[in-house]
Amino acid sequence: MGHQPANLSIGAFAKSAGVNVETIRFYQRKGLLLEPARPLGGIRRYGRADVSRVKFVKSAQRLGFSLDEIAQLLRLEDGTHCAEAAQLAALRLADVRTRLADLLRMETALSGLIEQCESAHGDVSCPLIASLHQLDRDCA
Amino acid sequence: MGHQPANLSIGAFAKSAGVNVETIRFYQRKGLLLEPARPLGGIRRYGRADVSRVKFVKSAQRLGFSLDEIAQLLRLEDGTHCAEAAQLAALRLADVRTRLADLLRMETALSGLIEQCESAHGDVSCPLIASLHQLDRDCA
DNA sequence: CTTATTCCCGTAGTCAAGTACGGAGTCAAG
DNA sequence: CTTGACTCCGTACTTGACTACGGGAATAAG
Ligand SMILES: [Zn+2]
Ligand SMILES: [Zn+2]
Ligand SMILES: [Zn+2]
Ligand SMILES: [Zn+2]
Repeated sequence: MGHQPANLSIGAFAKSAGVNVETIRFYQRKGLLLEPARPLGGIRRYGRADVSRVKFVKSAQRLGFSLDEIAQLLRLEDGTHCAEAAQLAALRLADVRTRLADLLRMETALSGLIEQCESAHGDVSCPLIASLHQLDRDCA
Repeated sequence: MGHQPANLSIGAFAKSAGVNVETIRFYQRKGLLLEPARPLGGIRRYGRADVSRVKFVKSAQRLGFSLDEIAQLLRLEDGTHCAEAAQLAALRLADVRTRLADLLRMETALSGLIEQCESAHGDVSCPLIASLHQLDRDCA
């Protein structure tokens, strides 16, 4: 640790973080990444820590955190505000569980629909379409 | 069936379909709903069938279909194109299953994180945050 | 007949998370 | 010293599913 502190151009930085340059600049605007001072009209340099930070953002994003939530998380990064971080994570977890339940219902409905279409196909119109219509309570 | 064929104003229509007027007009532009001819500079009237159609859209949306896919579904509504409809539904199902798997992984990760934060808390910084950092393979 | 709602219609704005573009400025190689 | 690649910066565009606005017409209520 501690090698090559800040020698990457934004292009190299983006590449090694696995995002594209515009994304870096976008994150800077959003306050997720602070832009290093640049040496009098020169070119900014980035280091290992910046790469980690972007990867952190991407990991959290994969867990369903929004960029705004991730910004909050990053503000808590010293580790001393662990209660707040845990609360954020708990909110995320609740949301994930809700969506999980929704998707499970969709799964059931869709596979049921497809099965109906495959089997019960003696009559005129496709039971899949018909059943989609039934899904809304009170199609007359 | 067959009562009150086309006597709703767009406002009443929207209300009884549970969406707002702008949404109706938006669906018309998108081709999901066709707008009834209006009696020479007068006001368009809507009926039961239109309400059903909007509810169909909303149901399909709840199953994860996009408006474009729903438009396709509606074009197949005669029931004679059941193979295409089934294919559409199968695609949707595959997608739902993928997202289900993703969410399950998130669930696991998040609940693990929260648990770590609650238990292993002797050391300096919050293990939740630390673990988020570990999630990206190759944080130095 | 006069308001007060609606309706009609087109255009434009919203949100998230970027992506794209265009003109300068800068840097390393040849 | 010039060429070409890269950087900087601001602005504008993208996608999906709406939502909002504004002005004029038409119908409903009193
Ligand atoms: Zn079928
Ligand atoms: Zn229906
Ligand atoms: Zn903690
Ligand atoms: Zn990290």
